[in-house]
Amino acid sequence: MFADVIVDIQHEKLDKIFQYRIPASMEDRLEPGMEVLVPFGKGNRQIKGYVTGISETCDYDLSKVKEIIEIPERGMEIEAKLVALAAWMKANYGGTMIQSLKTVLPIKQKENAKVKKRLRLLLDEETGKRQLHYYLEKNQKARARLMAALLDDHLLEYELVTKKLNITMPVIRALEEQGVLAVETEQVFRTPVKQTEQKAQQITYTPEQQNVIECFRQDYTEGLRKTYLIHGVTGSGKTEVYMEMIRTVVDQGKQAIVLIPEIALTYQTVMRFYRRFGNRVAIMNSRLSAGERYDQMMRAKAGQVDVMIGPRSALFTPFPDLGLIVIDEEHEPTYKSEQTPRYHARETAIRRAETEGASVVLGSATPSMEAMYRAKRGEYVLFEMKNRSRMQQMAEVYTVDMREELKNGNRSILSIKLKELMEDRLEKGEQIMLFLNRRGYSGFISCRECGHVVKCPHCDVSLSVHRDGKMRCHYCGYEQPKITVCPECGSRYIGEFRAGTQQIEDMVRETFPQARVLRMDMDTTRQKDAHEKILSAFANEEADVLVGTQMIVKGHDFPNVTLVGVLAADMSLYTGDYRSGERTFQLLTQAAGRAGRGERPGEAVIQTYDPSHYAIETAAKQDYKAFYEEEIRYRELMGYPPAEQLLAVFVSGEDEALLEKGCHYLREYILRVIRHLSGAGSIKGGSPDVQTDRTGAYAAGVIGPASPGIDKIKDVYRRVIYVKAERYDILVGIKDRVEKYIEINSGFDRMRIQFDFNPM
DNA sequence: AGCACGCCGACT
DNA sequence: GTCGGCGTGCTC
Repeated sequence: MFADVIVDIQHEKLDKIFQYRIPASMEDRLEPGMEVLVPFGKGNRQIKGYVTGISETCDYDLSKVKEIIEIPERGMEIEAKLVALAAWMKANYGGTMIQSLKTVLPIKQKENAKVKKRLRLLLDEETGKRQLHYYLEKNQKARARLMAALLDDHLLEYELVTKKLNITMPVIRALEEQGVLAVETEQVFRTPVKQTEQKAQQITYTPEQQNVIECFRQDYTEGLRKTYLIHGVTGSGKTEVYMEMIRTVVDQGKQAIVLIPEIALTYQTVMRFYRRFGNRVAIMNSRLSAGERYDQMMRAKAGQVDVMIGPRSALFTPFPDLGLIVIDEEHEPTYKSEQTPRYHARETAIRRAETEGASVVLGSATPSMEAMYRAKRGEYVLFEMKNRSRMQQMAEVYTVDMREELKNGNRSILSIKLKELMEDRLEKGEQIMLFLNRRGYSGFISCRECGHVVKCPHCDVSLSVHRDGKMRCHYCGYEQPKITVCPECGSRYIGEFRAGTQQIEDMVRETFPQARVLRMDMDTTRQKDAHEKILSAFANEEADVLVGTQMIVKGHDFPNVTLVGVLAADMSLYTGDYRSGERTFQLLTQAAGRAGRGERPGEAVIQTYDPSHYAIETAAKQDYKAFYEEEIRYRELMGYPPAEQLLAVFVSGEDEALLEKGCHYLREYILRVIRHLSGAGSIKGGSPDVQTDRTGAYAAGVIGPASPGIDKIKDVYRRVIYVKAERYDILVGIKDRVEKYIEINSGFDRMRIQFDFNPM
């Protein structure tokens, strides 16, 4: 028997699997995920490794295969669990075991090593120069090079020395032995946690909150571990409920992980947790360096903290005795990883909780279709919180049909109704948020004569016009000066589609000269902390109007905001993917929820060209149930998730013709696999792409190859093939086969193939 | 990352 | 010829 082992070193060249012979004495004990001690390299030095698989055969030169030394007894508990989770992720989401392990294990990053390792000169200037001459005399070039650099600067970064000066390890070691320099490894164990007083505060809960807390507590103390879904309207006090649940778990000596979308991980939220749990809380965010993140993980492992708060990646905190995973704003697409393995934090959290005996709590004002579907089928326990905790009323929502506005001669971006209400608020000194349901684009340029649209030469997207007179590509950063003549037909009639946040800002300033306007979008938040600065300026009432894209509707409470305007509600409806209705509903509901969080009641205006679309209609009524019923019917009818399962196979490569050919072969192969899975391969019904089994039950279908929306990014062409099936495991089976197929056929070497289950 | 191997100039 | 520095390539 042989074991596949990944060696515990963080180096590119070792990023592969090594096979070892399993001694007979270990055969019945060894399992994937276990940590092992193995001999490695010429000197057979002993190093740590993780078993990723066990097989009967060995595809490496048998005479070179070594034996596993031993299975270390202690200190592997948590890592073993995480490695097992990685194995599950690899199996369910595709990619390599190494990619999965990297996302799961807290590995010291290169960045970390860079900060840590330094070279210090131990000699004084005089002897240093003598030493340099000595090296030059003896023609020891590398040593002289290093010596000269050290004389220049007595303290050098290790990375700089090896990369720029081209000095290798043996040279450094030789000088170290000669007493010329010292290698310093700096141990920085920083905790970016500010000490705060833990206050025992009396909180009175609403009956709804009380009910959820009690049900959870009862289950938990009885030893029941479940997945709960809290559907609570904005302002219903979900965070207090989470904290009470965490308390229950922590009081039993267990730990909790709280996942929050990065964008909602604001100072306000974090402080609430600190006030409640003091310095037993650790925070992860993208602003921490790799080293700091690693330290946070180590603190968690060492038992110094009970609660870890952070984005998706915090899910892999190595807590020794995990009791609870909370996923706030469960519907957010950031919970789906963009890199392989393209795991979903919700599914992965549930898997981790299952194996470690923990509970999972999902919370959202607009639960994802997936979560609600499962809850309705009894897989999750569903809680509803319909009232705002401080008895504020829900905002009043008006829908404005922009076609009517146009008919009545109003050609402005702002409707009459919105203008009136804005005027009123500005008079009263209350705040307004204007939300453009469209990503950071500021209009593209097209020719009025021939319709030519100026596109990026490297990507299949139109260039956007910016105020500085340049045209920029949002995908690769390419820029060129604004054109005045159509490059196709030479016409001077060049039109600019103005519908960006910038234009709205200008427009508001024009209409209401007295108003102080702030804008928040991709352009204004490019710098670090710009995001926080704009929001806190608005919170301090330094502005009357905040104009922005999706990012303004998340997180932050602004008590003085009593009016929210959604300017192009249907923009996100026609993006062509099956989730567009869901996304639109979520955005509109969240936007409306921003109004009236303080004492005064709020109002919201939704401007749309399609007021009768169910996503807009139900959002205006703030009726989640109605939306869900309508949407699930559509998904069932079309066979989209969550009713059925979908696998996207992304294929990309620089050679378009080769890509086309590769896609064709892949499609044919997938169809063959499905035919095989379906049994004899009887094709019934109209479409030859849909395979049925002997009983006539439908197994799986193939769509494509199709365009993934953008056909080219940075000169790399892209295609996508969709596979639909009733059951998830069928798709996993197909993925496994395709992975093998592309590995065997070298024709796919020049293409990149990625799997994405139930893509977002 | 660490280790050995082999190339190449320097020196007995 | 041999010695030692230094880059390169491999590690199951």
